[in-house]
Amino acid sequence: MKPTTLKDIAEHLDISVTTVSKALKDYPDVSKKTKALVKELAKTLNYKPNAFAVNLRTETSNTIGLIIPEIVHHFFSSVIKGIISQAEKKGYLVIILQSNESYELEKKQIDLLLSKRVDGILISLANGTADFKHLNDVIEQGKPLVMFDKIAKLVNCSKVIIDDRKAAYIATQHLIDTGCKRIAHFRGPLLPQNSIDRFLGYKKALEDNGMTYDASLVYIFDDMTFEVGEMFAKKILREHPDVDGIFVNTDLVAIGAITEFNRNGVNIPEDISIVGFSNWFMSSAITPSLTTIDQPGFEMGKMAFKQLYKELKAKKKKKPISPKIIALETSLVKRDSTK
Amino acid sequence: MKPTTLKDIAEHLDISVTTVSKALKDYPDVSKKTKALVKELAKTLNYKPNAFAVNLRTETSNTIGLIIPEIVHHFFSSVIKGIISQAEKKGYLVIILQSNESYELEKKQIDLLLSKRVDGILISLANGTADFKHLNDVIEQGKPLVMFDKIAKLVNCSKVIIDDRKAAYIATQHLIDTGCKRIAHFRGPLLPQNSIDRFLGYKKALEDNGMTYDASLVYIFDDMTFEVGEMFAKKILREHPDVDGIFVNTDLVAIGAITEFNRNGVNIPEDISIVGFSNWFMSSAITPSLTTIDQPGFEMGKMAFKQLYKELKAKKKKKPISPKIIALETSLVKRDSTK
DNA sequence: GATTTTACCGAAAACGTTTTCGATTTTGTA
DNA sequence: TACAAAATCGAAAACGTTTTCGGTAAAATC
Repeated sequence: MKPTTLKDIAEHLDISVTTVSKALKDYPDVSKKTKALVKELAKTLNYKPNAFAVNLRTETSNTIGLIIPEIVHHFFSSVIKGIISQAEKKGYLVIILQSNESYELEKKQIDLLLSKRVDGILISLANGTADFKHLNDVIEQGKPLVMFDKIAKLVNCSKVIIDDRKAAYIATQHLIDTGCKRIAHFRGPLLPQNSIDRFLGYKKALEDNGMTYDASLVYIFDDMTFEVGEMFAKKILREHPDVDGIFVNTDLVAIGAITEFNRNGVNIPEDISIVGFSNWFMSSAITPSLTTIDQPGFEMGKMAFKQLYKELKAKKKKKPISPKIIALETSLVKRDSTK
Repeated sequence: MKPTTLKDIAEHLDISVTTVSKALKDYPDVSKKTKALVKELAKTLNYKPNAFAVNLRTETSNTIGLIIPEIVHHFFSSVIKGIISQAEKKGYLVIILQSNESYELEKKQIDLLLSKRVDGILISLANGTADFKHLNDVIEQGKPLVMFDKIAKLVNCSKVIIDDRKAAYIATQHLIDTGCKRIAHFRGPLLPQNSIDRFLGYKKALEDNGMTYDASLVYIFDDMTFEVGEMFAKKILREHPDVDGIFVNTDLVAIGAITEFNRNGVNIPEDISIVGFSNWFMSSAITPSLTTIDQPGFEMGKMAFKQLYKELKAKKKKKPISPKIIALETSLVKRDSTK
């Protein structure tokens, strides 16, 4: 059976489509009696407005696009959850795409979302993204765009981030405060801003404490996997047996390293202290439990949507949008992997 | 600036909208010359069909809905990834909603997706879902519906599952084969089918091997968390010190239990052997590594979308849809938590 | 040169909604 | 009773696309 339309209701009540439409939307120029009649019939006929027609007429879909580098990832899936929870409250649906850390895919997906005419876009950049034309296109089209976590500083849009530099500084300072003299850093890929910032925070902490920065103590990895953590742990034992502290870019890698250190009889934190990043729940489960920086994924998702929502509303009212930078608080969670 | 429309192109070339539309879709009754002209201009004007108009006209949106109990979950996020990867290949977008294991929310979300007129729906049921009217509504509306993982046997639609019973049987049999004499089971909530099936597989394996089933050895939990695993581990040491094998419903809980056993100096697998379920990647990282059942999440997502896609195509051709049950293969991954 | 076939094009309707604006009726005021 | 004001309604256009169907011009056939 075909779904009920305004026309159906109109014919049943022998009034015009116009009046039905207005009655359902509580226009002031419809009498209470007809309003009641229309609403009742709409209910019994189970009327649902045809979203396609509404979209076409109003040029909005109450749908936003979300591009994320990787879905199977504790932090990102938390962000997704935060976004969806907020979006649902405001009556927005979320279309999720995964860029697989590929710039090319990211570009295509932005294009796809634009052609599908989503109302706005949330994005966390792929590691490889160094060119921002596709993002500026979105802005030029007047579509609200909010970036989170992995952002591009040069793009003029709202951003929800944590202060990676500060967090990394605090993490490193904690290692220094607990007596570490030679501190290594396992960092992520070269490009993404947060990987850079965490590195800079680490470096700054060393310098502020009069410790010399040694580039050979910085290990760079492209994939943030458990196995990379194991590998780097081995490597550091071989290449730098004097290292007594490590600040690791992300918990998963830190946990890989801990596992490998455990295998080799290295005592944590006595021989080597470790601080991770994310506060992934496994970091409290591993032995020894991992000292780490708490990175509020759910909260970040919430804030990102909230900001996008604000801009969506502003756009409706033809008000100008002024990009905002929202920095979320992080905290150091002290556990057993540091003294 | 307004986006380009067919009308714009038509006016530029001084031909009709009809011809432009047909040229772009390679209708045979348009000359090669005009086709070339239209296509070129479309490109330079960066023409993108207005999805809303197309949707309205064709009554399809190339968008499907996905309802999932929980996004922050390794297995489910893998499924999502599988679904999205396939959907993208076929030009479909995926709207994701999270039921939070709530039947009420699930009902509302089905309704929302229907009113948004998605082409089809993929769903993994909430634990609390015992009434299936909302699902049958979808089918009655003629919208393709495919259930995966957490299904309802009574609903007449396609389903993608694993043979939970068989997998549980194999897991339990493995414990028996490696010498366990008294085997406990940590199971999930009462309602969901897979929780039931895993329990039945466990029970059957015991009986087939002449071991008496003891209901007091079955621990039921509603939330599958790490902490529940720890708690049950404590409990079993207190209540049933003679237990020498445990089949756990899900890896996360098993890992919680292992952590607690480690703390208490219980030797795994010598004192107690453990088999989990899922093959979550942490199960190979924990010490001792966890023997478990490999549950192909990504594959399940892929198959679920593929089946939905088939039904979408069939519906377009007015062909009848005959529901299919697709059972995916699982395998026992032997690691160090069993002998 | 007349007729048929083929190639190419466009008018128009349709999808279901929203919104403007004018028309009609009812009510209130003098 | 006459007129103004308020209340109530509906016609019509618009959003941009797709598709049917008929029409004209060019090419092919006799």
